[in-house]
Amino acid sequence: MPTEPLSRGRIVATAIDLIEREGADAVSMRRIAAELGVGVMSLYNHVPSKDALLNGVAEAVLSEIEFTDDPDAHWTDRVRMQARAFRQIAHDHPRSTMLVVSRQLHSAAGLLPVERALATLRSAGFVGADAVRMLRMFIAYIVGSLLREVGVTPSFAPVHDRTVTAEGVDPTLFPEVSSLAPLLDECDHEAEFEFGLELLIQAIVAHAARKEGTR
Amino acid sequence: MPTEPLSRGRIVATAIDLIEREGADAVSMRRIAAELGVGVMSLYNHVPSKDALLNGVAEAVLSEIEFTDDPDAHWTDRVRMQARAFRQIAHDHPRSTMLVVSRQLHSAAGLLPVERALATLRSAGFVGADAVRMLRMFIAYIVGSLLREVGVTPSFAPVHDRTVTAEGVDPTLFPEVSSLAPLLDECDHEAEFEFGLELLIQAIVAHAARKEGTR
DNA sequence: ACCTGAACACCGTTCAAGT
DNA sequence: ACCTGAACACCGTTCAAGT
Repeated sequence: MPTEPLSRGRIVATAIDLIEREGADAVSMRRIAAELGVGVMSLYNHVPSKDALLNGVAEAVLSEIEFTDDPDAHWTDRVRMQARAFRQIAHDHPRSTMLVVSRQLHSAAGLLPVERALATLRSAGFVGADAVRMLRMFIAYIVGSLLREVGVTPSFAPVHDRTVTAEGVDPTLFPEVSSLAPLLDECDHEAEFEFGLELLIQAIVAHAARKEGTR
Repeated sequence: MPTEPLSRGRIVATAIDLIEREGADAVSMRRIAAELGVGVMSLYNHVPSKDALLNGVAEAVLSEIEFTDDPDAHWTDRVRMQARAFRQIAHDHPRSTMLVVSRQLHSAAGLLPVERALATLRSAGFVGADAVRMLRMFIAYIVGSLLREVGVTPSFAPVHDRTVTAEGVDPTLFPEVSSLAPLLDECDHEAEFEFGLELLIQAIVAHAARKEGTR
């Protein structure tokens, strides 16, 4: 069977596959080329550099988000849906998530979620600097949540170390951490995400009401 | 003059210096050794691997945080102070920040901020799973904020691209992003951080009051 | 105990040569 | 236009040899 022609898309897809299978550290131009059965240098006919390839990976993952926006729904529901759609990345591409949130994207793939969020915030009455502030707060929370979910941000599970022994954390040095160890150890990512999301939305509703009151 | 003896501390300090001067990509065992005027392999007498060295960097940066906690202050003020102390990392070690938030630390350096935060939350009446939830929400927001501040998370500044031209974003494709471009372009990191922090604290106060009311 | 150079198995990318 | 191997300047780490 004749192999499909090499293309940027095939290269990016192979990279994503490799990252999800073996982690971001496993990605190398040589490795991807081997995976595709071509010489390393063939890749450079379709991608200018490894850096550009990784941007392509981030864009591809971002493009896969399914934003099913209902313009008739209440704005709080639309925000909820968008936040959840974004969180889906951590589920669909856990080991690529870090790449997605850590790369500055200026293409359509990166701008579309922002465009949607700003439109939703406008429908809620937030315009200009207010809308941008709200957006940034949501992004910060979502990005931080995703990083915890994919395991790059501390979750404080006890491991074998000087301070963290097999029996757990030293209770005289860290009484709180020690007593809450079982709770810190486990994490229902969806529940935690939803909790913060609700709190944030409630806070924004209250904030808007406050401004309305002082007008 | 006789050179100081090589030590884990000196190696870590050199690594931090190098990261802040030239970025995380510039860090290599060979480069650090050269900086210290020793052979590469000498490093391995004090540090088991590059990975361990980077953990050392994260711990050292984290240890430099100045937590000036006042147990008599109102818990909201204590939370504010702790959040700001953490944000100080982005100011003191911008190019090491990613390393700090992306490494799972189980040593005293990583546990201390958690211990303090949990103690403060307890004084506010949050115990058990509630305290852990609050803590996680704050961490998510702070981590996300720091990543934006050090420039790894999208800030959506217009650059030259297919969708983002020199004149700005295509207004027909991205009307919101386009009209808010000047606001998206600039960011007062302190103001943005404080805004979200206040909103979060207000949300928690309201949340607690709501629970109190239904008791 | 600490240092070290040589060596091994890798990297990304340039270049000149092929078709 | 697309592919490629050789080459260059790098990596982290193992190992055996030194003091």
